[in-house]
Amino acid sequence: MTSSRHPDGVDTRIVRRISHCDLDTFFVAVERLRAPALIGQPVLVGGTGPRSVVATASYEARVFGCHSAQPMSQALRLCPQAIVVAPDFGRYRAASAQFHAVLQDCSPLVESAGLDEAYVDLTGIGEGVGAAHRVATSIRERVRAEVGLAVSVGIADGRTTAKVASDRAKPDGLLELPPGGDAAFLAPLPLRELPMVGPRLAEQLRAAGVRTIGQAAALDPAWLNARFGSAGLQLSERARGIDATLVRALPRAPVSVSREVTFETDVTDRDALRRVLRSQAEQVGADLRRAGRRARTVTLKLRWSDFTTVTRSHTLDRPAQSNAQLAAAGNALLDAVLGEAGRRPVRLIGVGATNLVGDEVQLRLDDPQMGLGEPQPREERLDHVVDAIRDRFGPGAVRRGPNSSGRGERRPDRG
DNA sequence: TCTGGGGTCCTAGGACCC
DNA sequence: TCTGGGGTCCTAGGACCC
Repeated sequence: MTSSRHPDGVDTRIVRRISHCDLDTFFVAVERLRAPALIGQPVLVGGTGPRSVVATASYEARVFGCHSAQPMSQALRLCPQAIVVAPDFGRYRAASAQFHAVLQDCSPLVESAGLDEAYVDLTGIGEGVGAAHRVATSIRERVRAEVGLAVSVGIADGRTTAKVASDRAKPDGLLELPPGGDAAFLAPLPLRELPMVGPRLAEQLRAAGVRTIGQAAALDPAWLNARFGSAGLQLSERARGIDATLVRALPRAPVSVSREVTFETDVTDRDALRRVLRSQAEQVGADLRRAGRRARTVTLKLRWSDFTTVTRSHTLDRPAQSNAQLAAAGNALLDAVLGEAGRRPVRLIGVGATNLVGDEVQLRLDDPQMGLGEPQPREERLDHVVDAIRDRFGPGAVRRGPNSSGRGERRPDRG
């Protein structure tokens, strides 16, 4: 152990024990709680439409080559006897909340990394050697008993290695590396197992003869930097088991909010695209208002039938939050793109809000909508009223009237 | 029956300002 | 008149993750 001080004030003489807790085949496991007949069967959770993909494949299905992000059609060719289950995100969110509650009961330093995984800093927890291992075992037992799910846990000096270790511990396992043992553990593993090494980076490094994490660790950091920029430097450190990233318990404000949909068949009708975009803008707006954020930039995303994707963004004079402003910005971008592209078939349309800022009221004396005694423009107050009604009575409780630009359509993107 | 949806982060070029 | 930095903002695209 060195005795240096971390820039954030962490005393590195203390042995860091970072755990990564990862629920096994999460969506499938939740479906099996609902329907025990699925236990032992090849199960594919995912959509059933012609363009849907596999969200989670059970181990029984993985034997046949099925995996996440695979087109469902392909998965079913590989494993025709698989049982396909449509995802139920309400159920997954509920199970995820229970899972996170158990973790938070075991340690104050929990950082969620998605519905089904989290980092828990076990540094200094309990007394003596083996304390981290005991807490992790307790987490696994409690998640099993109270949520009914198997969670695999990796424990290491740093987050990256802990995550690789939890992967290696699957299914339903616990793997703790010895302090100082991260680099030696990683060295023989395929490069692709290191988080941050995706298909592109793996291919480029493979072309340079690099196949294992250890081989990447042996490369000259200056060469990696010259070749891949900051990603190269980060790769160099992580491959050598160096990762001082802290586990942060406080959730961060969202950086962006978006909605997108892939059509079952490509769409050329401009009005149909507008209606979908309007609905998406309303959902993005509702998310922003719920999060107390405003968007400075609105982005339109289109994917053509040949799968090429374009984005167009516009930064507003003032941060926006209302359905009407978001939809207007999105529509203007759509008109501009379709003006160039004509009737090119559209496979996907989406709208995003980025460049988010807090939604504290910004007084502008030259704003005609911002008179005294009316801190919010009328359209924004209406949005909030509709949000509140939908929160209480469900998304179908309010429909846009015939005078609004929504023209009475409700959820037109659901097909 | 090719290729989902929601994110984060990074890069690179051009505009614009000093 | 020509030449040349740096810094920031905006935009478009892409890699990667769950």
